[in-house]
Amino acid sequence: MANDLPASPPQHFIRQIVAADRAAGKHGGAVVTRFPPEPNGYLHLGHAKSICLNFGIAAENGGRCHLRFDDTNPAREDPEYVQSIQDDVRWLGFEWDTLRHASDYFEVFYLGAEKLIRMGLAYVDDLSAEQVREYRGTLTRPGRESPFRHRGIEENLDLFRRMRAGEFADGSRTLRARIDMAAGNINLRDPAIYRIRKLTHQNTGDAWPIYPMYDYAHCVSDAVEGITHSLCTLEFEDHRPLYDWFLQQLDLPRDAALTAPLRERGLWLPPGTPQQIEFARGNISYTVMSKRKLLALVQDGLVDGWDDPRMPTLSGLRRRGYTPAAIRAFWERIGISKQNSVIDLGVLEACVREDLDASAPRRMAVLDPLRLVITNLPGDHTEMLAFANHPKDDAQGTRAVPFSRELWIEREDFMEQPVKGFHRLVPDGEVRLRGVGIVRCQHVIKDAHGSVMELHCTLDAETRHGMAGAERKVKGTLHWVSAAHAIATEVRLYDRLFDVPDPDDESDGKTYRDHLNPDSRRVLRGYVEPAAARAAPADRCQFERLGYFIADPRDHAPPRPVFNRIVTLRDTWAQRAAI
RNA sequence: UGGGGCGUCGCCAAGUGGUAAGGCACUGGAUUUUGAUUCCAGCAUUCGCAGGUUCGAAUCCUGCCGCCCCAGCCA
Repeated sequence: MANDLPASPPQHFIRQIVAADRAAGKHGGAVVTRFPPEPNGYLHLGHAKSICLNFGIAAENGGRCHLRFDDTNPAREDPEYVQSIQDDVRWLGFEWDTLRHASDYFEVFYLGAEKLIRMGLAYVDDLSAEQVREYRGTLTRPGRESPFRHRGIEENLDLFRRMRAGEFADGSRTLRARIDMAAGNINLRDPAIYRIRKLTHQNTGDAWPIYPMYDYAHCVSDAVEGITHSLCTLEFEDHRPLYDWFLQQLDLPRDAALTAPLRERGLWLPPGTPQQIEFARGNISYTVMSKRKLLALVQDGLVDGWDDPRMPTLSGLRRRGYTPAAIRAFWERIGISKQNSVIDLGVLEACVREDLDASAPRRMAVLDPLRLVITNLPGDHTEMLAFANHPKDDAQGTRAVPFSRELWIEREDFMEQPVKGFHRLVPDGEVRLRGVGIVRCQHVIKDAHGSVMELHCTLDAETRHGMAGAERKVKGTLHWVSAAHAIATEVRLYDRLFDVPDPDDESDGKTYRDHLNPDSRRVLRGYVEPAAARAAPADRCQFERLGYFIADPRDHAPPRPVFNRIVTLRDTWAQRAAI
């Protein structure tokens, strides 16, 4: 179980409620939460917020957290998602105490529905979907009662049993709660409890022709698992009266008959009286988070699948190289509130940089090579230099970096006509080569078109790394790779998928599709030092002065290296230049 | 003309009647063989607005204003 909380984590309102409940001895002091995804898509950063919250609250309070698949709509669910969700939750660093499916409780839901019918609180309605919509009224006008609202209990029971037996066509009838067609809260205008859908279910196969609705299934599932705090997002706020209504009518803790099916299957837990608490989702700038839009990006080939490194899905972030710890730290930093918000992507980036700065070994790579020849070195000069793997962590040891007369340096590290403030290599200027010494640019070699082809430099022997002269100050330090030893590499530079902070905003008549960033992925060929090429797939490192990278988990192989850029280094110089 | 929420620095977010935490971003400056990291300093006389209660209000009351969610047999 991941546990990397600050010494005194911020006391957001949910932590406060839980603390107060424990202090008051509510639920016997127990804390049980659940993460209840519907298996109809891949998990994304928004889910991660809920996962961190639910598993975190349980862990902090010595409680339990269940993983529950909310699989009540076979039309949209798929086992592929059931597997990916488990993988992603574990990757994020959490382990559930109990794994359940809402479909494990289908028998309980059914028994509960019959109970509601017997209590005169539910009825079978023959109205069509369209008629139901008409009868429901509008936001400002009350609804009308269905002509079937006052059927007798026996007739309702008979009809409902025949619904279950599969006697009726899809959509021909529903079971509805009898509450209040004039309620200001539309969720209380006789909401549907069951609908007929003759579909094969990913978990129960063809056992059921009827499936329960969310409002009914969710609260009952929570109660049956002994959930104490049912955390969900803001849009469910006005469903809470319904959540409470069903549980009060069913009274699961005192009606053993309802949970009898679970005893038989060994799934029984002491039923409880859960409390629903709502918090705001967390949106992030320059991305979209709705399942619908993510699915569209995948299906329409706008990205390379759910795990495309530009996707905000957990599988995408994993392939991009983000660490689970960074994602956990991110949500902890953001906190929990009831305010709709769009979080600056920079906060997430700061979290990975923080994690990777401390842990990632340093390597050198050149992405846009320019040849630099050290003319005062013999043509066959080759030596191995010892480089620390990490500037602040000696435990990471050292590596050997080959050095020779001809090197690759970054093309942008040389300017023939330097702009003010540029302190890298210029004609007749000096610069330090990382771990080598100070070189002076003596000649700039150009081709017929005037393009710079290579630089001829001299190395000041007194300034070699380790010598007293190395103390000398020069304005810049460049990274490099020995041309003779460089390993050609594919490098994928990723950037934000959208070029506007809020792609969901359609007030200008454009949609998220109009704002895809054409430069969200740039693939180029570069060179890395031998130690970098030896990385195992999914190994992360920092390419000095460039950013943090990960050897692509799928495509990288030492003979044919492939690196993904996770995030750039903070770059105050580039920022200034951009202004 | 319905119901439910939310408004504290550019972005998040503490604060729960005693005189505005923190993070990201930003701006200075120190250290630095990564223009990175680290370090130090600065960054809301003011809490959507207007009244009121109080010795004292971001916190309590009243009235406005703004934003979000709800009319699936989706979750």
